[in-house]
Formats: sequence, structure tokens, C-alpha cells
Amino acid sequence: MRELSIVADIALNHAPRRRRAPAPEPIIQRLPLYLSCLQELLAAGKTHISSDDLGARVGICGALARSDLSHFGAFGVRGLGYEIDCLVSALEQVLGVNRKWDVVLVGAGELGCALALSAWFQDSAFRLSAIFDCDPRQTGRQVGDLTVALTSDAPGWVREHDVKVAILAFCSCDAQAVADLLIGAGIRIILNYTSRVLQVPPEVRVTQFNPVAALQEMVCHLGNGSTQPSAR
Amino acid sequence: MRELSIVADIALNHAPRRRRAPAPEPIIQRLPLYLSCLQELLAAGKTHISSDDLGARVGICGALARSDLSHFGAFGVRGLGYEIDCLVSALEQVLGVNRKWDVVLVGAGELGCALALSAWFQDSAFRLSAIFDCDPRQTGRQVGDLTVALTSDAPGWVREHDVKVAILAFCSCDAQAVADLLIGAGIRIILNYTSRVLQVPPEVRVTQFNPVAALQEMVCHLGNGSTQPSAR
DNA sequence: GTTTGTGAACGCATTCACAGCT
DNA sequence: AGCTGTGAATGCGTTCACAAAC
Repeated sequence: MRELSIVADIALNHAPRRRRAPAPEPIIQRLPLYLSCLQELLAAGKTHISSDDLGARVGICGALARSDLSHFGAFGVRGLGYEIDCLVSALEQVLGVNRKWDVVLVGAGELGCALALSAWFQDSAFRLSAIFDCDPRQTGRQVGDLTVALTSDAPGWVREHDVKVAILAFCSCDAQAVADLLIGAGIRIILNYTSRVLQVPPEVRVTQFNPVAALQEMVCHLGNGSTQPSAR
Repeated sequence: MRELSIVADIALNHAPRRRRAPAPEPIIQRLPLYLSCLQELLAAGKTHISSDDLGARVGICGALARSDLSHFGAFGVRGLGYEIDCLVSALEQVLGVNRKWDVVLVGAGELGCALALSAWFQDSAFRLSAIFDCDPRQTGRQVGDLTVALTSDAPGWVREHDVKVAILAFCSCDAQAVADLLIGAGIRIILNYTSRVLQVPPEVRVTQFNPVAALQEMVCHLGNGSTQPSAR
């Protein structure tokens, strides 16, 4: 009777083992990168990849890629590397994206619509299931195959359909209030396009998705570096 | 003759000192969060804030906030906390956002337009200075006060105007090729809305801004946690 | 009494190096 | 020969705890 890892026995059929620890945050942050690269490689017809190659593609060293993957089981073959489609399945399972997740989108402005109509969520694990806006004049409008409803109806919908994931894509005004209501209704994951930094209880996860903040962080390295930001 | 920190002598007028080390990455990642909160507090009329309070707002402990800020100088007053507007100025300077940065936007689809028309960049350090699209039928269209040009013209523009910052907001197809051309023309910072994971030389910074990847990462904590993703 | 600035302690992620498998 | 899996070592960020300042 051997120990079994939660994931890999299903993804592969040969014996994976080891660590079932909750998986460190930094590793989890890299999994989507791996997955994205691998899906691309798969689409390009590649079948195997080495840890060094994979690492290079996501900007880390090979040893780290190996170490990361080994947290979830032994997916590689010594001398050959990793079989890509196995790895894709395994990562999808680890991430929990081998099922569908309903998502509510709050904000039907330019950005909200761009998201709703984008190709991003096609073929992803995430299905936009409702769209809301606080402006009553937007109510009833069609965006793709969704109909805009009032933001005040969002908590009810979330509760009724047991939705766990929300995207906030409206102008920042009362983002915290909206978030609080959604969390109260059962939302556990928030993708926040608002410039407001949200305070949430520990069981809720937020990702700040503000382009200006992202640019600020990167510009910092430039500004204090070699390039003197003298003029312009 | 005392040592002087690069930044703080200008931001404040009393003696800041200590570390002029290049500032660890994790700290820099938090600076935009601090800044955002502080600007909000400032707008709300508050003048002072303690490290504990500031920490709570960005989801970290007070000691860490203190430690972070002290890397750039001594901005606080013991017993009182930090004077918000001083801190805002100092952070803006550290981040390098007390000047204007020209930005080129590649992609004039739903998303590109949403970005161009959004309020995000108003009053920020970033000015969208040109917008490009690979579809010739888009050429000449007005988006806000910008006129869409061909993506193939982007490298020339970047070189000519010495632009360092680019935003990629088109459907993923040949994101890497576009990125390579822009980098060749002098781009050092890329905000990548594409689902393609970009490979760039070490002097270039990329932030992946793909909502699906962000959701995947967060869902992971849910899926393997207490909530069994059994049904639906 | 309150709150900062900071050295010391701790814990954790990454890298290294190599044994082991193909 | 090539590449994975992994323990050991390293380096680094965070937390702790307290002296100094207001």
C-alpha cells in the first residue's frame, strides 16, 4: 500500500508519490505560466520538453521548474524530459481548472464589455454567467449573450447560483462596498480592475489588476537604474 | 558630512539616511499599493497614518510596512506616524512617477480602446502617446485623441520618440514577434494583456496581465482546499 | 502612551550538486 | 549521454522585539 498524491494518480497512471503539502504560494503563481507555455507547445505539435527549456520560457532556471513540478508528483522521464500533454492535464487538475467556474462580471462599461466579448474566457475554465452595472440605463442591454442587470441584484444572483468568482471592472468609486456585498453573498475570489486596493477577510483572494500600478512597479527599476530620467 | 539617500533629501527636508541598496523586488511590488492607499486617504482629508493602519490596508503587518518605507529614508515621526503627503511625494519619486512616461498601445480592438478611453491613465504618470493595430482597416480611426496607425509603424515611432513603455492588447497570435520588434526599437517595459508568455532579455521587464491566468492561480487555493469542487 | 527605526531570529524559496533512471 | 528527482546549502524576506523619539 503506497501513499498516493491527490492529483497525479488520475493524471498519469504510473506511480507518482511525495509531498502532499499545501503547495507554497510562489509555486502556484508559476503554474499558470507553465500551463500557458505548455498549451502553446502542444498546439505547435511538440510532445516533450526538458525542465531547462520550460524554465527558460517562463524566465526561471531549470532546477526550479523541476522542483516545482515534483511537488505534485513525478511527471518527468529521466533522459527524455516531460510529456507535454500529461503535464497539461496534471497542471489543470492541480490548478482546479479541469471543471467550469461561473464568474460574475460587475461593470458593463468599455472595459467590462471588452472582457465579456474577449476571447480570453473561451475555452477557459471560466464562464461569464452574468454581467451587472450600477447604471439603471444599462439594464437590459445585451453584451454578447449576457443581459446587463443592476449591480444591486448581483449578491442575490451570487447566492442563488453559488458563484465563487467575481470580476470588478467599473470606475473605482465604491469598489469596497460592492466587494463587501459580494463577499457576503459567497464570493471567494476577486479579480479587481478597480484602482481601489480592497480589504478582504483572509478566506477571500484578491488580485489587483490595475495597469497603472503594474507600470509603476516596472518603471521603478528603470528610473533609479542606469537611464537617468532627466528630460522629457 | 553624512551619507545621503538618493531620494529622501528632496522629498523631505530633514535628515533621512541609510540603505541605498537597489531595493528588493518584493518591496517595490508593494509600493504601488501603498501609494494607491495613501492617495485615497489624502483625498479623504487624512493627514497622518500609522504603519499598522497602512499595513492593514494593503494586507500585511505593520512591521513590514515600516521596514519597507525605511529602505528609502526616515519618513515617520515616532508617536505620530507618517505624514501622508510627504510619503506620497517620496513614493512617487522612488517609483519614478513624478515625471511623465510616454506609452505606446498596440491593439485597437475592444480592449485596446477600453484602455485608451479609460480613466486609469488620467492623472497618472503614463501618457498614451500612440495606438497601433495590425489591421489596415483600422488605420486612421480616432480613439479618444489618438489616431490608429499600423503596428508595423510602431518600432519607428518608438525609436523616434524614445518611448520606453508599451502595452500589448491584441489577440495573442504573434505577440512574441511584436514584442521583439518593440524591444529592438528601445522598449524596456511591457504590459502584456496577451495570453502568450513572452521571452525577453534581462534588461526588459514584462508583466503578464492575463485575467485567466490570474483566476487560475486563485482558484487553485479554492479547489484543493476545503470546498470540494464535486458537482456543477 | 504611542509609534517609529532597526538589529537579530526565524522561516522559506531558490540554487546547487549529484545519485539514479532511461 | 541526457535529464529528472531530491537532499543540502545558500540567500533572502519577514517577523519579532525593543530602544529611542515624540
